[in-house]
Amino acid sequence: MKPTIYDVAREAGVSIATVSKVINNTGRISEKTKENVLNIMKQLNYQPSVVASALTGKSTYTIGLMIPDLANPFFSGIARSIEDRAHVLGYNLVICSSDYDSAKEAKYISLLLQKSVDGIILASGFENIETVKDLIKQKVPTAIIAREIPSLEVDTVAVDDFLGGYQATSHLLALGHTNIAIIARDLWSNRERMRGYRQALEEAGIAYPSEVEYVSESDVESGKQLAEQILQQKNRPTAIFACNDLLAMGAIQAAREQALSIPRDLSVVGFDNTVWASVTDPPLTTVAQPIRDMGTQVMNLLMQEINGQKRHRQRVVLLPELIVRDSTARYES
Amino acid sequence: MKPTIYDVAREAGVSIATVSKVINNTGRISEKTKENVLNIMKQLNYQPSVVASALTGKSTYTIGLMIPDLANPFFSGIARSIEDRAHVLGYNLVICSSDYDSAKEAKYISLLLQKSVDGIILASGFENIETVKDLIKQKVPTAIIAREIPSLEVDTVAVDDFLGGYQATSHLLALGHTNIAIIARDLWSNRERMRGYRQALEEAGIAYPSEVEYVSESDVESGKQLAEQILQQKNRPTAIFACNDLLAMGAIQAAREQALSIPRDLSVVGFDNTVWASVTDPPLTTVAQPIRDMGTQVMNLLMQEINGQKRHRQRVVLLPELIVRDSTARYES
DNA sequence: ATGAAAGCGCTAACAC
DNA sequence: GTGTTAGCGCTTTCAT
Repeated sequence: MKPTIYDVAREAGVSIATVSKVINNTGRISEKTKENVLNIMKQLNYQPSVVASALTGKSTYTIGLMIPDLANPFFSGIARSIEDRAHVLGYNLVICSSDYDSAKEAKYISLLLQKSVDGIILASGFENIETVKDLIKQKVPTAIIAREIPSLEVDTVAVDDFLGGYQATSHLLALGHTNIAIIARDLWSNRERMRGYRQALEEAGIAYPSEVEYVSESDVESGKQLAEQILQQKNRPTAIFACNDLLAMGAIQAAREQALSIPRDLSVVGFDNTVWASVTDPPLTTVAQPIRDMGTQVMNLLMQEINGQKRHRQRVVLLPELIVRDSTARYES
Repeated sequence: MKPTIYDVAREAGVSIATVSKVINNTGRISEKTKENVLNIMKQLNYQPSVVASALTGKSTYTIGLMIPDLANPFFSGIARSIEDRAHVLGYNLVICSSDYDSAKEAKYISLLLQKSVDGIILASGFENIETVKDLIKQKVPTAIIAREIPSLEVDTVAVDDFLGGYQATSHLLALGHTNIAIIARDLWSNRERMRGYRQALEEAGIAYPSEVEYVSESDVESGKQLAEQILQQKNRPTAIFACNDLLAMGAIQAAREQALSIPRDLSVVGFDNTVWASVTDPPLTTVAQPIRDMGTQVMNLLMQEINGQKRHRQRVVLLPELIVRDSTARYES
């Protein structure tokens, strides 16, 4: 059996209260007994039970992270950066992949709550806001990353998606493209990116379709399929703005299969700047999100929330940056 | 305050024992009271505390997963597949990235233990076996994935790395290559892959270097650097076997920068068959690991371990499969 | 400086 | 069928 606080108390010839005090470095104990207890603890290889201590009202030192899909490189990057920051603060992460499924989101949240996590970071889509509202109302320390929820009073770290969409489109426009398609999944952040896209087109005096076809998954395959379709239209676009790098890669694949050369026949810009953007051929022009910075900042905000610091909540909006690589080029008519 | 079992007992006009029984569906309670209690629970939005229940000897329903790096697509794939299986079994995952650092490995294990996880899955390098030995000795339910530890009696799911290395090299050999370099980080699994590589070369009667230079990180950049070096040797190899897809991509980048065409001037084969292998240009010939299957199987093994089923432990060895794409071609002298 | 004891929310005998 | 009660391992007053 694992040793308990009683075991070390007995061995050390003191009370459990004393042991508890040396564990937590609270109260006043003589150097002598302290040292003695410490020794016994080592000797017994004693590890205090977080479960028991949590029951007495202390923290569990674990925080829940809800993301759409751990296997998506953007989100695994986010998860990793949060994990790192959490680790230095003494916290562990329990990770839940929601697949943008509201039912899963709700179920996972409920599980996390039963486990008394100290806080929750939301990076999932949450088309259904109710679950989030509930969290806030229950005063569960919560922070949101990579998504803004304008109507909610909650700490948020996100990139300016509107600006990102605007940057990507402006870049294409500046290269002389006028027929620019967009590929996106119907998500909040993408709707923002699309607003930026439209804004840029409008400023350039270019008409844009009032309705666009969305993709049903944010992966390479879906991007490829939609791109295939788009590239077969009579009035084939000369550039595609894909709302994430995966979709962009799908577009590149589709182009390649139709023997279109990138960027000569088709320019493609992505979003996220995952590690992979630099590794495709051609290297992908994309809008960078400062992933590490975002992770660190949400975790910091969540900490303040957990520590119950009296303060105003905030929305941190980081600015995206267009990274120009070789998948975009001047349009030669 | 969150409602406790006492609150629902009071509201329902029964004892906490009764409530506990309906929660766990144990003992005998009349349909009537059961229904009543259930109603009250719903009404109060009561969620039993896993922490408290864990303290009384039950499970925490969380399992620890230690991997080298969540941001590495192979491992995030592994993590996702384990998460999925865990979820259907009612478990959550707390994920720890070790960066192949023994100190971190030990520290994380200790943390997980303090949190009373029900079991631990190890996917980390663990060059230092002691930590793992300790786990086994302490009878912590443990399972290992993507790595074999021949000397330990522990459930394991892994791919036959030796065979994988052999397959990759044989493929190159069959294409007429005789000067084949290898790029790897010095890890157990890679040493196996290298054994396969050497075996294949030996069978073909080709001398191989007794010492190879290892790479210090398993990422694109490191692969690129080593490849640059290799490609500048007087006796430049015509093929490179990289021990994972990231390194392979680095090699491709290095070749590209030296204006070598792939596969015309240089053949490259990777390992893992991460999603990205199909997306590079040219698409990467690589050795596939059945990621989803591996995840499901470790989780199943761990479950048996957790349930204390009396049985023999096992080592599941899955066979890798060479996926031929366009990064390899016949050597034209 | 140290210890006794109450209590955290729940489970599991054991009574009734 | 339902309730009483003794823990689970720890923290925290409050005495001493």
